[in-house]
Amino acid sequence: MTIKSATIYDVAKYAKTSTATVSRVLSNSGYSVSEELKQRVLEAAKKLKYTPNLVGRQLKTKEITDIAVIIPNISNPFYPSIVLGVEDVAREKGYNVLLCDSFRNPKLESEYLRSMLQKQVKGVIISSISQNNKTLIKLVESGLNIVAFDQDVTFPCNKITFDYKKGGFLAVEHLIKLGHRKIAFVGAPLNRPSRKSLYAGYLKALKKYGISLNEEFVLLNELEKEIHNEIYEYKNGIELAKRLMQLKEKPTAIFAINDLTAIGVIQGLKTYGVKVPQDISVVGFDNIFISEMVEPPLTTIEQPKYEMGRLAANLLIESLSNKKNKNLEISLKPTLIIRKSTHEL
Amino acid sequence: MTIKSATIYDVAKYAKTSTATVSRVLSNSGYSVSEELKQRVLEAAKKLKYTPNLVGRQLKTKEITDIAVIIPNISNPFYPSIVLGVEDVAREKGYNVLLCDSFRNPKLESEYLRSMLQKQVKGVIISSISQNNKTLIKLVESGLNIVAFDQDVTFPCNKITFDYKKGGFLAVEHLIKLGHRKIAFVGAPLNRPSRKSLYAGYLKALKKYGISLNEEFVLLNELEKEIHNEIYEYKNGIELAKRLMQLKEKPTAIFAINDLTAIGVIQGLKTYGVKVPQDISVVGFDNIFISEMVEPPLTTIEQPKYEMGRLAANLLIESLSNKKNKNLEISLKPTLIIRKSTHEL
DNA sequence: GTGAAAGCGCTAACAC
DNA sequence: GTGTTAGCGCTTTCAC
Repeated sequence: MTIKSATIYDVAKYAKTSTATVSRVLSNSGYSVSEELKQRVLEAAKKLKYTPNLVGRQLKTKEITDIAVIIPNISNPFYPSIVLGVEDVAREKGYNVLLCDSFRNPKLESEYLRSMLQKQVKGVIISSISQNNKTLIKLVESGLNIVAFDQDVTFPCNKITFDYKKGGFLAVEHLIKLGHRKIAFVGAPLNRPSRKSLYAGYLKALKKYGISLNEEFVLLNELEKEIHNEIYEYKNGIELAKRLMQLKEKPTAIFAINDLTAIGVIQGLKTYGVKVPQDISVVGFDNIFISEMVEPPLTTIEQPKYEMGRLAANLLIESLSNKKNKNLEISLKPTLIIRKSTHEL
Repeated sequence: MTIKSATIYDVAKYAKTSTATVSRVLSNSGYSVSEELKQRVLEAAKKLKYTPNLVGRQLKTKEITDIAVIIPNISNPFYPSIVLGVEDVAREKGYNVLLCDSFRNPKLESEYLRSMLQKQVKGVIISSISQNNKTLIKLVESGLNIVAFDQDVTFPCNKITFDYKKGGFLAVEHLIKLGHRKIAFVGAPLNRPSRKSLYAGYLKALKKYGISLNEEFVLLNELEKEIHNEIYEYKNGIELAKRLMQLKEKPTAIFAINDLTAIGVIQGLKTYGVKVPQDISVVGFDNIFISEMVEPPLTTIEQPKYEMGRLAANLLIESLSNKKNKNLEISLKPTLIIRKSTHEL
């Protein structure tokens, strides 16, 4: 690195042979080289501390085995679970993954996208928080292979979708069946597809059970953008609990947009001496591992995160070689996990 | 990607000019090109959906702005905090970071190391879980720039170290001052420098306060390797609690090697009806954000994670241009965070 | 201000 | 079995 490193040419000179031969043995191409020469080359390479330069190789062969995954926030344990799945599959199939954290910043997301393309990655797996998908659309049009997950996207492509609406419905229905009718929906601005669907599910459940919407019970903090903080969702939840407590008429149950928010809400509620689930029931969303660690353990909606990661990676990698499976959509279903944060009214 | 994309050569042809000119305008080199030609080139590039090929560029210029960070387990929130710091600095200074998760597998770590080197990264920030640092030493010898953090390393290089021993001491001293004398040390095999130091701190505190070591109170699960699981440390903690409860003589306090383990221990204890901190006090290590979410909130030792990430990135980037600051070691100090999981005996 | 051409490190025809 | 050489996409002298 510092000292300019030996090239294949140096090795060839040292071993008194040609670069072709060196390349043949060093890239173990299976090409037949006499044992003696082979040894000489190997020795020379060792002697000169030769390290192959992938850049040269890639320029020549176009054999790039990188894929990128772009996520909005690695600090929410939801995403590491996804990444785990992606990496496992990638490794099995001989791909490397470049992980990009967009920090919920559409501009950064676009930059990453472009930069990955320039790096010649074979494809990208993305949870896009861009509202219009402009960059994404442009890049896909010019041939970029992608699979969208987590956040749905406004154009046809490979997708791993999750039935957020049903998830929201399940969560709220669970509360309703417990006897609750004053149910708050709590989270962040509905500026992502997943959140909109969650809200739609909330509405649907209300409607089905003949409960009219109380707008006061829909609390969406605007803070989001201001916080460059790993646990902003948690902080947001605490804040939201505060606002809930200021309502004249208080809900008896709360559906939070994700687990981290739900945990924050519970924490915030504690400050006011409100007990969960005795006084108020809370259900979260995602089933991150933390949700079973907190007190009370969180009732929530499971997303098969690791599996989603695996599916996404498989879908992407398959679509690379197999042009016909284009614009596939794989949809996953939510399950309700009942723990201790919800209670009969 | 799919359709072979336009090269600078195509653009030149389309704009009826030379590749040199195209390069000049497209890489905004500041090189003077007539306005008219410039426009033609820009148009051609747009028309042909030209995307620069970084591989070609890099091969020529050697201007690579990638750095790698290698960590053992992205699912432990400790590491995302570090990565956050690294990425912030990297972005400020125009570097990209390639994140590698070694999954606590020395072999994978070596592979990543080699692969990053071949990718020509400018340097790597690493928490190495290799016992002998063999690969690392070899690569550093042949010129790789690194900064080691989290886990100390057996040879001189840039380091961000943390005073684990003092951290362990502080944790145990806190327990002793609360009146505890039967204090367990609980975690995973002492096969990493950080853990050894933690244990040394435990021993030191015991000694200072005239408490003799009870070997039965040192519980190190061997499970680690078997589990390819995001929350293995938590599971490990639960398991460890079980083993503790089987002891004839039980400790009154527990020092766990990290927060996730501590949280697992508390969880495991609950199963036996043991209350923390009334029956047993527990202190963790790291101060990950989860530790304030659990019940009881965890008493723990703070590591300035985000700052460590920033420092590591700064140290690395500086050492790239400034050859004289070689083998710098920056040491950070622990602080005790007292919450609710510890209690007077 | 513009273009021809060399060359970064590597691989793969192609010749011998 | 081995070597020569062209060329991947790009930048950058060096002429003009």
